[in-house]
Amino acid sequence: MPPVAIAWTSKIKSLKCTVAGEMAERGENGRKNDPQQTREDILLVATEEFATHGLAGGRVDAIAEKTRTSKRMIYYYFGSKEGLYLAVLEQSYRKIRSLEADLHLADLQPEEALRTLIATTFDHDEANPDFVRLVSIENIHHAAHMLRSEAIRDLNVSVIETIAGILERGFEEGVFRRKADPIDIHMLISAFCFFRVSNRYTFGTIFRRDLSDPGTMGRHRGMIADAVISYLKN
Amino acid sequence: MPPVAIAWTSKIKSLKCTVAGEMAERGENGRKNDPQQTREDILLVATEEFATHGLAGGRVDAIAEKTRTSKRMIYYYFGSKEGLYLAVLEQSYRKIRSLEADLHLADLQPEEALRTLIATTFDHDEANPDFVRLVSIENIHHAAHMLRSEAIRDLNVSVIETIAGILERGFEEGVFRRKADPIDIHMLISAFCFFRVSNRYTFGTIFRRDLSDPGTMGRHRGMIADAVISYLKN
DNA sequence: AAAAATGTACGAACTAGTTAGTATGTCAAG
DNA sequence: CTTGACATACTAACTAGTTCGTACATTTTT
Repeated sequence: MPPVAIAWTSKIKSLKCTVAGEMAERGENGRKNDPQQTREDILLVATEEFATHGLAGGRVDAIAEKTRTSKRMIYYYFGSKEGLYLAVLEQSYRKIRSLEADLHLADLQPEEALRTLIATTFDHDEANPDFVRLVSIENIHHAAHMLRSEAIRDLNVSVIETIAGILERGFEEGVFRRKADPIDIHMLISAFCFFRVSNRYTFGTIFRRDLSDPGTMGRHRGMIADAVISYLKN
Repeated sequence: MPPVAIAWTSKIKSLKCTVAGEMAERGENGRKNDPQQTREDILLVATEEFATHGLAGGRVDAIAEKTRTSKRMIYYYFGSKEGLYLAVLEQSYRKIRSLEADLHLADLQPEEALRTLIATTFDHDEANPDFVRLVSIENIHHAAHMLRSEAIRDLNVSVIETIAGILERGFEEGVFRRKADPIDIHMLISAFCFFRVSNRYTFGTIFRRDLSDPGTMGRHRGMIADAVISYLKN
């Protein structure tokens, strides 16, 4: 979708120009240096390419073409194909983290807090298939790139703390009868939400079912919440 | 695991020779026609290559080298790289189907039947990481190859029928209070079992947890069963 | 002028697929 | 029970095209 990218690019650019108080649009063949924009542009295109074709299947030339800049810039900023892939991966995880933090679940009753968290996870995976695919791809590579990135490794601890808090409160208040491990609970939730997106195609093909159908989605959203809650209550 | 493959190869070969009543082992550089064995040999090697590196990442030359035959034979038997990949996929699914059938769950009480089915699914995914990886890879490709294979499409219906039967009996007997959709239940089970294997690396890295640890495995095996059962009972 | 950013063109290595020819088994005819 | 024709199984070397990465030139910014 080059038109969208171009539109977005222009928007940012004119915004910047306004702030700078100077006209500096791209003329006929005149060049305008905009390093940060170039980086972001490359990352955006690369995310789609790698999410669609995988690391080995993704083509550097294809990314370069869809970018408003050249292949040279990919190597200038990211060093190598793997470097670019890692940057894509890191950026995707960073986005997630920022979204996940502010839910204020401590204010809610344990059961309601957990239901909210589950719904959020569900919606997140549903809304970010690219992220889900990148994680799948990374698993095929035995998480080799993730291991090399400190940024990604120190992640998601907050979710576990949140769940741990909810479980403790719930147990003390007698709402939950089971003392469960927060990481296990996180996995139970994640597995279902993730699988729905990651395995959409094979599952859909075998069982002739469209998992993105709103009705199915709603039912599943309720189901995983009920399953987790009833597990903890029994 | 080349040693295993070699051992198996020899076993089959000598068996065949005994039946034929003729010695025909490979001499210095003499050739021995053995089409079926050649096919199987290629498939075995290709399964590992594709499961490890993906479709785009898997190298035909690498497969050819690890095979006791040549690259030309891959094209002779499978036509193309994609043809080989499809054959690998089909074979993997075929194996699964044969294993899944004979459990005789109709003889058991609904709850016990479901627990047995869940344990079987869990153990299966745990024991077949290659299969799990191939399915992940196929999903990255939007199940494009699967769609072209009739063999794979007409699959897994038996599991759904089995679950449907268990759910019905359970509901009639009053063990299960909830009327659930069998495909949804299958997904709830599959998602957890599959995710544990497919996302082993990223999950393990982020939460510093070894999912193949026997203790963790046992706990998870019980957890998914408890979660499904308590979901149905409430 | 120095430094940072960018574009063009190209090359070295790799890779899927092919060509051209050889070995082996089989089966009917002598 | 040979012989020879024919189909199947197989090998080695090669090719056409792709793909990552880079050298060099140029422009913009400070």
